[in-house]
Formats: sequence, C-alpha cells, structure tokens
Amino acid sequence: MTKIEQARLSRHRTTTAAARTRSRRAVSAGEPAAPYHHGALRDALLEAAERVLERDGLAGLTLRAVAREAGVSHAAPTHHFGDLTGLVSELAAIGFTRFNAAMKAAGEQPGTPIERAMARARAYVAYAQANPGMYGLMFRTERLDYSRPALHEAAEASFAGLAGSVAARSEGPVGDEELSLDQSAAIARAWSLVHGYTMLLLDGRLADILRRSPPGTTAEKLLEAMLRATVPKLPPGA
Amino acid sequence: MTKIEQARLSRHRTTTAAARTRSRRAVSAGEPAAPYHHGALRDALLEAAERVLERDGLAGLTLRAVAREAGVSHAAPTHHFGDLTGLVSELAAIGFTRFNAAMKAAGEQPGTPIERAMARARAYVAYAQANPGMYGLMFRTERLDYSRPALHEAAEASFAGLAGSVAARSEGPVGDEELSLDQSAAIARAWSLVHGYTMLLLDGRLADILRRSPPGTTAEKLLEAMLRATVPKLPPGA
DNA sequence: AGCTTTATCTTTACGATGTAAAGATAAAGC
DNA sequence: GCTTTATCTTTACATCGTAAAGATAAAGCT
Repeated sequence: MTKIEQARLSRHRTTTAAARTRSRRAVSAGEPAAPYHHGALRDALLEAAERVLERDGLAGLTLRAVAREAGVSHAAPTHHFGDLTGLVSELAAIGFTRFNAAMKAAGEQPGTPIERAMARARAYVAYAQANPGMYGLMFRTERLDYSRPALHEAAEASFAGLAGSVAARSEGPVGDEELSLDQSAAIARAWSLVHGYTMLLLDGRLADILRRSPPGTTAEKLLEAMLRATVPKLPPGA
Repeated sequence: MTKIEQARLSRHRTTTAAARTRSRRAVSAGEPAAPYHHGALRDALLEAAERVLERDGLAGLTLRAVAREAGVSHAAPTHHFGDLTGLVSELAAIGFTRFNAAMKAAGEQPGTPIERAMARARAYVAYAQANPGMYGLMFRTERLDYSRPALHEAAEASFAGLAGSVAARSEGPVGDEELSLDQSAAIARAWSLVHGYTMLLLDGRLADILRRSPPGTTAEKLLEAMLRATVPKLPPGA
C-alpha cells in the first residue's frame, strides 16, 4: 500500500477506533454501551462495506476497515462471510440486484424500442457513474466467488435481462438455450459497447476525447451519439 | 490473501529462495556465486515481474515476489522503481509499447479499410488473449502512475493510433486537437466495442453466450460477427 | 595507485493486511 | 435452570509495502 493511501485511511481508523472504545467502555457517559452481540451485524457490515468502498475505493475495502467502520473487532466479519472474498461477493450481489432494478425500470419507460434501448444504456452508464465503487467491484474485481448463490443469481439475472432485451427485438424465435449467431452478436455488441464505454469513462480514458469534442459535449451526449450510429442497424419493423 | 493463493505462491517462493542461497553461498559447488551487484537488475526485475504476472495473476504480482523471482533481496526493487506503483507502471509501459507494435503491424496489412479495421480488432483481442495478465495490468489496475514518462508516452501513442485509424476513414479533416461529434462518437464506439468485448471475454462473461451459440462459434468468430454488423455504417467511399 | 564518492544491494524494522484458533459472552433450546 | 450454540473478541502468525541503515563494489578523482 502506498504511503498516501495509508495516510488517507488512517484518519478514519483512529476516529472509529476511538468511537468504539468510548461506546464500549465509558458507560458512565450516559451513552448506551455497545452490546456484545450486535444483533444485525451482517447487514451492518454490508452497509459499512459500501460506505468504505465509495469513500476509499476498492483498495481501501479491507476486512479490517469494514470492521472498524462498523465498530466491531476485526475478526467479527469472518463469522458472517468467511473471508474477504465472501464479503466482497455478497456486496457485489447487492450491487447487481440494484443494478437490475435500475435497468428494469429504465426498460419499462414508454417509447419506441429504440428509445427504450437508449434509456437502458443511459441507465447503465448512470448507475456506474453514481456508484463507481460498486460497479468496479462487480466488474473489475478478481475476488468474486460466483459459486455463492446470491451473487450467482443476481449476476445471472443481470445477464438474462440484457440478453432478453436485445434478443426480443431480433428476428426469429428467442430460445431459452439456443441463440443464432446474429442474436449472439447483437447481445455481445450491446453489452460490449456499453460496458466498454463505462469502463473507459470510469478510468478517465474518455477525458481526452471529450476535451477535443465540441464544447458542451458531456459523457451522456457522447454516449447517445455513439449509440445513434449503432442502433439503427436494426430490422425495419423494430 | 486467500489460503489457496498463499499455497499456490508458496511453491515458487521456497524453490527460488533455495536457488538464491545456493548461488550465493555454495561457491565450492563450482557454480559462480551471484555477484553483489547484479549489473542489469532493472531489466531482470521487469522480466521477472512479467513472469510472475502471467503465472500468478495480478494478485500475485508483489514487490517481494518479483524480487524472489529475480533472486535478489526483497528491497532491491525499491532502488530502481521507488515503489510497487513504479514497477507496475514501467511494466505497463512495456505492455503498451508491444501492444502498439502489434496494432501497427495489423493495420499495415493489405486490404480494404474495412478489412484492415477488422484485422486491427482481431489483433487487439488476440493480444489480450495471449497476454491476459499484461492487458489486465494496463486496463484494470488502479496502481498506474501516468505521470511516469514511459507510461504516459506509451499509452498516449496507443490512443493516438486508435484515434488516427478511426478518424482517418471519416468525413472531414482530422484536426490534431478538434474533433467533430461524429468523429468522437466513432472513436468512442470503436474503442468501447473492442475494449468491452475484451474485458467481458477475459472475465469469462462471454462464455454463456458462446455456449448457447451455434456449434463452432469461437471468440474470434463472435467478434467478427459483432463487428460485421457495426462497421458497414461507414460512408460509401471507404 | 590509492583514496573518496556514489550507486547498488542487503538487512533490519514497522505497521498494515487476511486468516486461524482460542477465549468470552449472550442468546436459544431443552 | 442448565446446557448448547451462535456470536463476538483476543491473540497470534505469515505476508505485504516501505523506510532506514549497513555492506559492497563500481566509478571518479587527485
């Protein structure tokens, strides 16, 4: 870990450690002492983890940091998640679930299929921009255990939603298992476009392009311009 | 670090440590003792780092592991790279340089502009598949210091090559600074498509699609099918 | 040539991390 | 009311990045 990162993290460490000592030891101060058994530690840890993630980034998301944030001992998470991979995977599952909800809501807006596809794409990028830590956790972490049911199902649903919305406006029947090459290509194209755009945007690699674009060109406008030139390749009936 | 990862790494640790002791202490065995001054440690460390990266993945790429792989003390890299960010950044610069060479070679093949664009896209994905560790280092690591001249220039050249090859077959003049919205969109589309496809492929997220596609559909064929439906949107003169 | 300076590499040390194991505490079950 | 189990803390250890001081050899200088 870099010295800068250590310094950045040490701030919260001391404060939360102090808060924890106070709440546990100084009962005379009138505050209720933190009970030995938290009661809902699992959810509290997940909420703490999300706060740490969006505040300190992926590198700051450590088991001990989460425990500090939640005000419990550093080994407390082990009982609920096994190891760091477990915690990260459960948090990613939450991210996928929320992401799926946002995509579903965007797809249910009224309008032509193309307009709805655009709305979904906008929602995709908007989620990542509003929750960069979560999106990075979901799509750039190698520490995800997809054998965990929660994560497996949430990620599966995410893919199914995407595949369904793309394949629904393609020619031919949409089998539950079999895909034509054109259908596969359409799914891969939609996903690659929006996922690649999102990653490049979050990594700051589109900053150069945006700077050299006409004044007032935002990430959203560039996204729309990019999709406008791609989507019309649909069959006329769509 | 997971127990599995620790076990996976510990193998090499012991062997290289043993080799180092032997080469330094047991002069009587006839082997030349490793000199105190390596002579070309910087390059040796970069080569060692690439071996570690492609063997043990991004998580295994630690300063100490690289030092062990090169047979020197764990603090030796500090003198040449400052910290882990320095080493990682220099290695990423090498990756970008090689990547640029591969893309340039692919773009110089004979054929129509569309054929050359396809060749470049194939080369892009092929590089990532042949060097997944390197590609991950270049595009998914947060530990890159783009203020380092080597990395900055190599990455800049990479982007310039992409932007040039896309903008070259667009209408209107290609200014060195100014881009029309259509030009920006074309660059963003090409990059997002191929980068997104590559990331999804490396993450194994296209496996489902490939499995449900017609028999014999490889990642390369899916890529071509995906691009075929996108590229023809070029002006007729291309 | 011999001495000094500098670059290179090693050793030692420290705080951080993940994780295992054992102890403490309170809730649940009987 | 006692025992069992779940939950949380404490302690411990190996690993990591990094800093600092020591050792060694090359380079430079007089």
